[in-house]
Amino acid sequence: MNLKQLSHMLQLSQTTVSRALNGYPEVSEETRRRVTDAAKRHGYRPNPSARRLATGKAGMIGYVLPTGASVDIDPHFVEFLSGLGDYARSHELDLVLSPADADDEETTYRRVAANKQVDAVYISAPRPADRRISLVNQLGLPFLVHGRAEGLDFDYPFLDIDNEGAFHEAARLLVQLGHKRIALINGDDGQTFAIFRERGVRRALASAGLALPPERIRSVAMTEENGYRSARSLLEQPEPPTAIACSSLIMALGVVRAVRDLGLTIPGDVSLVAHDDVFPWLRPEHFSVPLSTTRSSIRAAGARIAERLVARISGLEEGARGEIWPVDLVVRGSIAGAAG
Amino acid sequence: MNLKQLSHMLQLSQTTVSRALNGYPEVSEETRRRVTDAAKRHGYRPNPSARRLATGKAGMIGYVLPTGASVDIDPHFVEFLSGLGDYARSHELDLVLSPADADDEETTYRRVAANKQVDAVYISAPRPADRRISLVNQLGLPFLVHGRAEGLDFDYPFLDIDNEGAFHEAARLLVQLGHKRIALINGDDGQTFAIFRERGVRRALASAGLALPPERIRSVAMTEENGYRSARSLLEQPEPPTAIACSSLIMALGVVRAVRDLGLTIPGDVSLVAHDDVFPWLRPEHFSVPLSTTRSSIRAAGARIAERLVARISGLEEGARGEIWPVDLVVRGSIAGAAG
DNA sequence: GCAGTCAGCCAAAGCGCTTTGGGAGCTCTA
DNA sequence: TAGAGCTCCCAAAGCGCTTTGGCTGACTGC
Repeated sequence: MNLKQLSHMLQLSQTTVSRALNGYPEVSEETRRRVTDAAKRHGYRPNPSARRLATGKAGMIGYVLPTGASVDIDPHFVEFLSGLGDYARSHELDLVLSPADADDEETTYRRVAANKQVDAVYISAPRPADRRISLVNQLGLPFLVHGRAEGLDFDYPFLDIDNEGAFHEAARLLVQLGHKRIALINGDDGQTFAIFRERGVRRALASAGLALPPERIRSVAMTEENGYRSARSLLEQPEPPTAIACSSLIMALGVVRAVRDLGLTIPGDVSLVAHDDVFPWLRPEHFSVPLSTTRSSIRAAGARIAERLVARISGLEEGARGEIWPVDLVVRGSIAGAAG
Repeated sequence: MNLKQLSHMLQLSQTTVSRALNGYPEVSEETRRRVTDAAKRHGYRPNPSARRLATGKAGMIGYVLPTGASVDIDPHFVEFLSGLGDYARSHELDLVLSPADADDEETTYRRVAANKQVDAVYISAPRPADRRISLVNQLGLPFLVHGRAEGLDFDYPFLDIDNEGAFHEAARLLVQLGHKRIALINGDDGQTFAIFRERGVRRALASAGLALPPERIRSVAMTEENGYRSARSLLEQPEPPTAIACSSLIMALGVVRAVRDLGLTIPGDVSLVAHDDVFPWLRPEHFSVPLSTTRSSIRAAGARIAERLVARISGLEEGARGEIWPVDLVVRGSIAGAAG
């Protein structure tokens, strides 16, 4: 059933039927009702390809997915996707993943924009002066950044969590508990989230006259093994930290293993706090010693991003609105006062 | 730059230019060269929306993503996606994720098919008589199943790993090591992979005159906590198992925690083997006791599925070819001979 | 030398929508 | 009663491709 058939059946022109269905005012209410009724009865659904060709609107949102033999997709992605999908579903909006060479995402962004494949894209895991943001901005492709860049000479819409605030709070608590040597096992410091987290810890320590020297910082890809190695190398120093802040639950698994391997205990010898993006399959409260966390649901972020993307597409949201979510600090058994 | 402009510039008809670009024979080689040169020089790229409307081909592959507030996406998905994306990229093929109500995927499949949004779909995590497979088959939408159904009255193309063989091998080894009471912590037994795994274990035990009674089987969603709970309840039985086969690395984390909590050791009191889909961020060799595994890269499966999907779309692959990959058994420190 | 073949090109008709630019019929004002 | 101003509707022109159905001119075979 296409528009031609439907309009013929209703003895109306395609114009009128189209307008009736799309809510234009120049059609009487009675006609509109007749049309919508018939459309529903016959299960008419406009052909998206045709509509897209005519309007240029795709009815899809996009994401450029960096791939490559040595590129790993962040496991947080599924949770983000759960949220995004859950919202998108209610709007019959599909998500297009465009795989890109991780070393040359630009080509893919250009293709996506030129083809008008999608109405908007979101960008995740931004770096300080992320070129993708400048690029999509310049291409005129509507977008939303999940996270923040830094030092860009224009404003842009984003959704981020308060990484600095979260780690500031966590570190401040550790300081209050008497810890003097606090270490940070961070994610890749090319990414802004890691920079903000370090800044948060540093600021908290500074307020207490404490330092965060390079030898107490690790900046690594967030795997269990890197958590282990980092913790081990930190704890085997002559003056080991008495507390560790860690950027992910997965790395925290490795930290716990390292602490145990060294014959130490949490929180007796080392206090541990980690950031939790909320995985359904790995919960901080179920660690052998329940883990204190800074918590923010990445799933909720996905849903919110979908919501804002929809708003931008339909013109309800404009401009460069930045949104920063506060982060909960959840204290559990893994932190205690510093010994001595 | 569109076809009209390009053909005008070349003093040729749109027909000829189109044919030249698409490799049709009724255009001279010299003309073809002129055309392709000019196209490249001016960066001409056919508008996919227009092409799609004209041909009905979308140039995309699809996946219906079940979503919902209480629905969790399998964390293996990102790895699968890495493989799929890596291959798809080389063919400039995009992936469309269509979020669906987890309780009613059918509507979404119908929409996807009716809209001709994608040229083919893949279906993952199939159940024995999975209705999605019958549905897409009947809708005439090209597809490929990752995994297998069972008891369907028609053949269909799929890619699966030899789950039964893998767990048969693993269990057989445990039996050979003298284990009499072997338990299985499985995934959701509504899914065929879990059924096959149970079958594999059962068959291995049966050959040795051993049984796999219901009280030594757990069938749960694959989270760390469920691994913990299952292991605990198994090991607290009057006659606890001396060996456990486990369907995922994430659950194995919980098993290890439970064993430790009970004051037991691996492999002294309990041997443990788990299935490893190969995550970059959690490796069995880095468990506190290196974990024996049945290993099969889900990433490789993703790449292969993309490859076959492409082949099916272009007509190179036809029929209901099933492909079953063998699984490696990797023995590490977590298994030992049964005590006594 | 003439019908038949074939390579190489083209005009035009789709694909199924949206949107522009009217145009008929009616009411209302002066 | 003429003209303006509505309200509703329509025909037709896109959107940018692919594909059908020729058409032309050169070449073959007898």
